[in-house]
Amino acid sequence: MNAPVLSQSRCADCPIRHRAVCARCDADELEQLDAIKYYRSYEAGQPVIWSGDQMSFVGSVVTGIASLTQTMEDGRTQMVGLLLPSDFVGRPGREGAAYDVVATTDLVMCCFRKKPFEDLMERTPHIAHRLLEMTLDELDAAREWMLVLGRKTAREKIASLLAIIARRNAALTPGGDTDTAEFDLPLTREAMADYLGLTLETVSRQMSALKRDGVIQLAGKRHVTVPDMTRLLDEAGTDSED
Amino acid sequence: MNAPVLSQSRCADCPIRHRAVCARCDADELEQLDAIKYYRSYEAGQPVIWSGDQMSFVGSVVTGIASLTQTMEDGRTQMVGLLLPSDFVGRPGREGAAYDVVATTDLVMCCFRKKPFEDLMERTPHIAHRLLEMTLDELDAAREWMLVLGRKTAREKIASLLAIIARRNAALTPGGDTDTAEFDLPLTREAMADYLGLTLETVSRQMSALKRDGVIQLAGKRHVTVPDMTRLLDEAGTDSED
DNA sequence: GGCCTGCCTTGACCCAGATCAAACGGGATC
DNA sequence: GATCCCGTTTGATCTGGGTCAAGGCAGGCC
Repeated sequence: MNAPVLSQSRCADCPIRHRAVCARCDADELEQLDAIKYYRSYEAGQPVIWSGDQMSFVGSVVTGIASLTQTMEDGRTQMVGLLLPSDFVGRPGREGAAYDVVATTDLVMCCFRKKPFEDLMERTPHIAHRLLEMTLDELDAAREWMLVLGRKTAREKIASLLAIIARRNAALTPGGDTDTAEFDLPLTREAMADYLGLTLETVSRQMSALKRDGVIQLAGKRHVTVPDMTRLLDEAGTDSED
Repeated sequence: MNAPVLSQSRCADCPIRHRAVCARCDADELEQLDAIKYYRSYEAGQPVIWSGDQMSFVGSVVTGIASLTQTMEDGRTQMVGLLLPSDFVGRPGREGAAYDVVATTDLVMCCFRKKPFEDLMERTPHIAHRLLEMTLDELDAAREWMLVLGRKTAREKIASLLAIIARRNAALTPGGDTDTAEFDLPLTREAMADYLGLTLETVSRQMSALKRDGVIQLAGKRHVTVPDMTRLLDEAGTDSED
């Protein structure tokens, strides 16, 4: 195992490097990634990719939030993934996109054109491995979410979502308190409903209920304080084994 | 791209080779895979792996059906995946299992001990790429299923499940009729319910309803005939784009 | 044969969450 | 300040699917 070197090359300066594709690359590989890297930005609400379209690039979220959405003919929609900063989008070796990607907030992405990226992946086992790892993580997350969608009550669903957002936020500020959490909800009630397989009215009602019961505090409609994370996780209904 | 050769080495005789890890390997690589390959069998109902356990192997289903299941403390369970012949299980580069794997019918698996497999993967880009592809496919399937769980009605859920099983069966007999289908359900009503996020009573009622409405015919409790696949897909409620 | 056991079906009733409808509130624009 | 707009809250009512309960049916065992 040749130790990976995270040098001060330009790619290493990429704000998303902490979890990114290049996490294990050496200076030379970073240089090559850097050569095909570019940034894109989107406004809140803009589509990034439509399901079925050719995807000409892969990339990671730098700032903002994107969502993966599936839609039925009659308009029913289900969000199937939430892309937070450092999350990867794209299917190297795959043709079309399998779902819509939409910018939920203003969004900046760090992209690689697909063909050169695939070529580079061909030559660089690190990257293929890192990608496999990330995809396995996403698969785990998707399957955990299937339990939420299939078996949890509305209240448990809301608590599960809040817990996930709180955890992701906590990961960004290492060393912070983990018994407590405070963050701005990046989603409208409708987006939360689409993620949870509920209606926006039910989301609103359950948010009110959690507030009334002291599980969360709300400042305005979006700013959430969790006085006791254990309590929240309890409300979310845990898996039998972790 | 050096053309892969599928030789008559022993690994090539593995009954699962058609979609397996080794699909693109050359004779030498097949030889190496063969050296670390072995078979395991399980009886219907037996656990293959418990969530959280160390997984000492990866492998593919040869015959039979296994299911991936997640369980909550209070016993609510959600099936998060169905493993049919040629499907791959395992998380190279990952420690514990993230969910229970249970043999739903009698089951034979073709396994590789994990460490040697990972070493081989390290040296063999084909395998890493193939694995990435398979994982991306599984991720797509999982996300499609999230739409089923989150937004479809009980009747649509049942139709979706029947459609999936019919499609997988059709794939095994190429050249067959695709307007019609006939197969044995490999799942009990309870297992179907766990997969669909329903109760077994609802599954039973909706099966009866689909039968009454002529969408399917039932011989015994398990043998299903679909006289018109288009009709079934219609009942399943299609995605807006495909 | 009779009995058990496991799986499935059907009926009666109930409730969580959907649906329909109205009103609130805060920011932007004039 | 008045108006509009959009996201949100809240209330009233409806309903799909859950829950509880009672058989039905087929295969295995005595």
